[in-house]
Amino acid sequence: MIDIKFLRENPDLVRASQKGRGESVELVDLIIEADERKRAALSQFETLRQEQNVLSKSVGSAKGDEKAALLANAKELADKVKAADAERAKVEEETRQLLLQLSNLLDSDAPIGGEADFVTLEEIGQPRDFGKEGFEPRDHVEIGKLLGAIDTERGAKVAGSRSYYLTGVGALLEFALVNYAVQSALKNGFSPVIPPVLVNPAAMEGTGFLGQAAENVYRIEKDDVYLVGTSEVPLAAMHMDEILPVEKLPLRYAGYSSCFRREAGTYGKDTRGIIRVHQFDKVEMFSFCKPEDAKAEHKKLLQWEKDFLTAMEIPFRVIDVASGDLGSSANRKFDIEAWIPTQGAYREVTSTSNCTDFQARRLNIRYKDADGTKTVATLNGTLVAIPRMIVAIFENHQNADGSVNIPKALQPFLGMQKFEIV
RNA sequence: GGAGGACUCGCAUAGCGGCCGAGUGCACCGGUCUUGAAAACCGGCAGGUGAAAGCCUCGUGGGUUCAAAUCCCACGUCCUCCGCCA
Repeated sequence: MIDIKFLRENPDLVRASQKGRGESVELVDLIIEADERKRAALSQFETLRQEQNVLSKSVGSAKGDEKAALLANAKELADKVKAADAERAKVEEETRQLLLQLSNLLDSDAPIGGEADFVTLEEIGQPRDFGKEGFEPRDHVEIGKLLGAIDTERGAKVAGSRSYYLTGVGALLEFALVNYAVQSALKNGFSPVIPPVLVNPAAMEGTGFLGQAAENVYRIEKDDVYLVGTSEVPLAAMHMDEILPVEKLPLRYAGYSSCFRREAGTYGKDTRGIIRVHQFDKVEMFSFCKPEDAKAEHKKLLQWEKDFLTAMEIPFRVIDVASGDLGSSANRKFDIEAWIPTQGAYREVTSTSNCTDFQARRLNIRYKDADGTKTVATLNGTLVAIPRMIVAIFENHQNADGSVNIPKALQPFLGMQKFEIV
């Protein structure tokens, strides 16, 4: 949620941001107009309420005829107050609903444009030349089968499309990735968290996932709860309605959880293998910090993501995601895309977003320092999303016979150097 | 799933329908005293909004009333007991 005061004072900045995202510019004017009505209704109500409070107090001490007269008066006033209050509530809700539709203000450095207009910030590592090595690389589905690591057929049989089993070394690899990720997160000042994945509507709405992203969220209607698509949701909502002590900032959590995504509207996209699935596990970094530190924190999250990819010995590039492709809470987003040999392309494996104070304002998370109480900034970043990392490791580290070399960083967690064919 | 009980300013508690946005203790912050600390004493101490007056918030939402922390209803959360179960 954008600060309404900021919007009142800088409507042009907000309009420009909406335009950059390809979202409604006139929403800004609707909000300004609603806000004016809201303030008028509020002041009307407050004036009447004050009158009523004064009158009510005088009733208590009055006697006899005088009291009867006051009561008659007060009764009439009470009706007016009730009407004014109803009007206030109505207009306030209208304003809030409009304000919730508004996306976060873009970072002025974010590239403007659609999905294709990203800017590549850097490319790290050299993709292997399989032609020179004299063999055709297998894709992760084939390798997964050879190693007994991934079973998509039985996944489909039991749970439908975009489902899979991780078996044998596939399951072991998940544990190794998680352990390595958590170990590095601890080094970087994160405290480990296993959050709930079933959350209430307030948590979902507060983190901004009930807006345009709603169609990708699983909802359990009977109990009015949602399955989270990322542990960003429970991690952000963890401190909902709290005031954090300034000396605790930055507050960093590394959440490990399953993530659930409906993948609505992606029919035919990445249907093979485990690149796009309904359920996967992920270690997510989440930071609460002072707004003035958010940009620097964002860089740190990105660095830790890069460190992870480097440790996995996988070639990757970093892109600065364009305005039209940002989530509504993000003011800037960097994606890391790993090289996938069989696709001859870089594919997203991690992503980090700076949500500034947008998400925290919805969730009412503040901090207190010497000059008062202010809204914190929140940031999130993927440390490792298991299936996509498995894809990248299998495809990039495969040998001609279908076996896969294990990156050095993971070897201590697996007790082997190589995944062999079964 | 069934039966009871509770929810007040960080914690613990007080609170008669108007004198309660709310007392007390502990914790915390500032000060006096002290070589320093403790103790003692003095002062401060929920949040939001507003330029201010004020307005709003006693789990949440509704209702009764001129007036609700206080009465009524619904929901939520927690606790105890019974049943079921990892």
